[in-house]
Amino acid sequence: MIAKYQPQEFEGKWREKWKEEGLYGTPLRSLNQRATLGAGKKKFYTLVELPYTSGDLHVGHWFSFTIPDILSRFKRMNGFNVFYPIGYDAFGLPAENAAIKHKIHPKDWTLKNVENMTKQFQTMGTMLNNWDDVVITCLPEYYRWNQWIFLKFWEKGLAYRGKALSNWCPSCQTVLANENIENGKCWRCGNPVIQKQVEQWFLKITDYADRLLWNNHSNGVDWPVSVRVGQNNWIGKKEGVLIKHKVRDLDLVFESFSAFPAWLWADTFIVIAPEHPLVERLVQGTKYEKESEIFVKRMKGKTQEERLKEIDTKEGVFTGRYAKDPFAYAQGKPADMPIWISNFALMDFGSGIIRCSAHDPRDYAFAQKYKIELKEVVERSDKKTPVNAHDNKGILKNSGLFTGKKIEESLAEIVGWIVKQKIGKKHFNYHLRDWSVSRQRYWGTPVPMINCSNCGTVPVPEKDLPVGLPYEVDFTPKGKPFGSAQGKPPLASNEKWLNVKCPKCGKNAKRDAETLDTFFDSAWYWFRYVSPHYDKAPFDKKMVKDLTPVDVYFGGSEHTLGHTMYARFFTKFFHDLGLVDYEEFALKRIQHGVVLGPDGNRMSKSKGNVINPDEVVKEYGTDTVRMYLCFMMPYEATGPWSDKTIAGVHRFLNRVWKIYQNFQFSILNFQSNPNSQNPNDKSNPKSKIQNQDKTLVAKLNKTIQKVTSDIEKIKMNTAIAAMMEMINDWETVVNSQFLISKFQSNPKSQIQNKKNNETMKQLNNSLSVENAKKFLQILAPFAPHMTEEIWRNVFGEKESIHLSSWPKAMETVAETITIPVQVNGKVRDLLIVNSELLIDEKKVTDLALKSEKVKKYLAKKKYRAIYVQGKILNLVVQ
RNA sequence: GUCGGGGUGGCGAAAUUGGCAGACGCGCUGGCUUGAGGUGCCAGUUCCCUUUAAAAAGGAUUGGAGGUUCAAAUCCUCUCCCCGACACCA
Repeated sequence: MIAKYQPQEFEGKWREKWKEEGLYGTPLRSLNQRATLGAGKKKFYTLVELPYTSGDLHVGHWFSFTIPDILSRFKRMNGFNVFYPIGYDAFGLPAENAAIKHKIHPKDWTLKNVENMTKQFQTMGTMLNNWDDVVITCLPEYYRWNQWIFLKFWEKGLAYRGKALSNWCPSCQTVLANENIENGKCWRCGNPVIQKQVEQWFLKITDYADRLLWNNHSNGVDWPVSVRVGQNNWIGKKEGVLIKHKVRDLDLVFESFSAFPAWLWADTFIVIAPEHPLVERLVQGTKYEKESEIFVKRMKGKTQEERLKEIDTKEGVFTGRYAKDPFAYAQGKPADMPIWISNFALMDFGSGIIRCSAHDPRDYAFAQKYKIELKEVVERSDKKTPVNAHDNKGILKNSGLFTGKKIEESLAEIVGWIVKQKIGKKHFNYHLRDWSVSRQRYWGTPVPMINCSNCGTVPVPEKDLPVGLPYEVDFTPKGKPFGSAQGKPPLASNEKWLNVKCPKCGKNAKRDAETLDTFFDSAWYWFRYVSPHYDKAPFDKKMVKDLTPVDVYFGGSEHTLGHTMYARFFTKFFHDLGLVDYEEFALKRIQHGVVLGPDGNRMSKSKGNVINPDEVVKEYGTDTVRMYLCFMMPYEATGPWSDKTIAGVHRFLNRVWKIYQNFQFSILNFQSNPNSQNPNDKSNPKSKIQNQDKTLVAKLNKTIQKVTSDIEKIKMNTAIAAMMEMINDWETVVNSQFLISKFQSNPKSQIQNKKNNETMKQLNNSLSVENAKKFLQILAPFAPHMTEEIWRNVFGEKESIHLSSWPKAMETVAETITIPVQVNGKVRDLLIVNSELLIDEKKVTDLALKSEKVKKYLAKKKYRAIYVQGKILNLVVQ
């Protein structure tokens, strides 16, 4: 009789139908024709981090795209012109690995994956709406603009070629990205990685450091604390002073940074990093030269793994040189500080040279080990040792003019004095380094530069873009792999591509054979999304003005320090180029957690705990999987997949299905009986309301309200819980009547017969058709297929439920309200109060006093009443 | 070590201008349905103790200890533990 809930039978059908009806066609084309936006609709841009073309869709993709999809559908039903696009991050090393492994070209591998993933994406039932205009970063129409942007950076002096310490595998003779190092070892050959100076391209992100910092107002946008704090720490802006030192007996000056100016009188020695370029000059000609050279060589040869292990071992050698201590000289008591080389001075922090004192635990340990003289300048009343005086508290001694003063009160004065004495200057030190953007690999955007022996580095003229990535390239690692002095980057293996005429002088020149980091590709893709084929600029400015900034940007927390910061950097750069008029590209950022395997571990093929979405969809249907991913945990949380819980969600959809199938029969029943009050008959609106269960109607409206605000807050789990409550209540209303009839009825066979008739009758006493539709509508973003099936088949609607308007919660005033009554803070009774009495404290209290339970605890003692209107009544007995 | 986020039943979790702790789901227990298994349906389910034949009533409870308040998961102080990021940061 009642059709079973078999989603597999209709989900595919609806997806076809939606495609046919153009339900999720890209708004871009209509926007171009000024059709949609012209209608005065507000836009809503939902963005999810673009997926990498790994080959197969996993549960993680479902998780990260489903929740934004629900928000997008919700916004659309609320009258927004929603742009919810997708693209593919298609360049990168995994393609090269797979290519080598499977003996297939990276391009072919990638494009095959795009095709496969697109098919899989479409089974998710999302409203992703740019399938005809998908951005794929490895296509020339995209990377052409990477090159254009690179040239702009070059033009503005923000791109430069330089040397930097990088991860280097001595065996493969190549630079490695951080993600290609496993426990300090090379991913390809398993040998330990060392740090090495390698020449490469950089972007001066440090010029934007201050603007990338998050202020107290979160830069006017809504981003998570974890991102804001994480990025600020990474930028690591620290205020301090830069002290100038002269080296005795040498014409040499260096500076050293200090964030604790109050200790500067305590410093007795200097430590320089082994990699520091000045080391060679310092030791030259001293009797410690040989020893130093051996030490430096040993330190430089350390692998990253070893360095991490030896973090507590401070070792060093004396250079034989002394620096003049400007503080001592200023006091008229000249003193010099020995200069040591040590592994605890870091080349990439400050100037790589430190003034050291007794007040820093590392300095202290080092001085003890090598018997270097120390001096203290901080006196403390507490028992903390001066070694741990990092909190800038205490009274100064041995500090010239400042002796006897409290540190926290004299810091500004001290800095002023240092500047005035020309000992040093105020300085902000940053942790952030310039961004290394070039890679000695094949599968990426070619750097649009030409090296001419005549003119030096020459940019490729804009009109010659794109510099195509040649297909015929030897990208397999051979005897002389990438990036080495002898070996060459793979692009250099294609001589025909490599050799060009210099655009400046016309003589023979060579192309830059490096490619751009894939993070470059993803630093601006959402701009390209709005005009994917635009060929006059990276994007159509008008379209960007109409559709951006992004309203919500969904993604993973692993991109806190990399991608999202680069993306903000590019936005600011675009702002400076006059391409956009804001500096933050996303108004809100939401970071999702991770769906773990059923065993609580990260899903991985080797662990055999991978959930294949295709299989789960086969068993339960798309709607169930979507609902489950929402319901299993909050979006930000990380937790295991549960086969049991998904069955529970499926049960819920099944119950919804049954209720509406019963509805179908009751509608049919009324239609065949014109004398009955047909709830579907719009000419008789009264009948609808009369027959409804008032409590259920109130519940429905509460549910609408709750679901509306929960979706807005991306709390899909509680939105679903609210809908489950609604269905529980609805079923109870239906079943209670049915149970009565069951009691009255006689034999078994008759119950079976009566069941549907009685249920039908009761359904018409529960909710009107109009209200039943409202519930279906709020469920629609979550379970788009099932709701559409019911919408069109049970209610006979012609147009998709997804084009209908989000229902408004009606204000329903409950007749009675339950007020808990406390005696001395403990709930003793619940009062059912007429809602019009609620404002009257005396009447409520009088009512409470009638309760036997309350009387028992009051025990005729004096009491004081505290009444919070409509919420609670507390009677306090002394 | 520094910074950030947390700690609530057997489990995933709800609840924040301070106002009935544990919504919703899983699991479990009992029952109905079924030849059996599953599905489905109905009832119960924070814990412990006390009184009771039972129904029920009382007590405790949001990592721990204090505090503010008529009232605290929520605010304050101290403390323990877990997770994440960065990490020899001068």
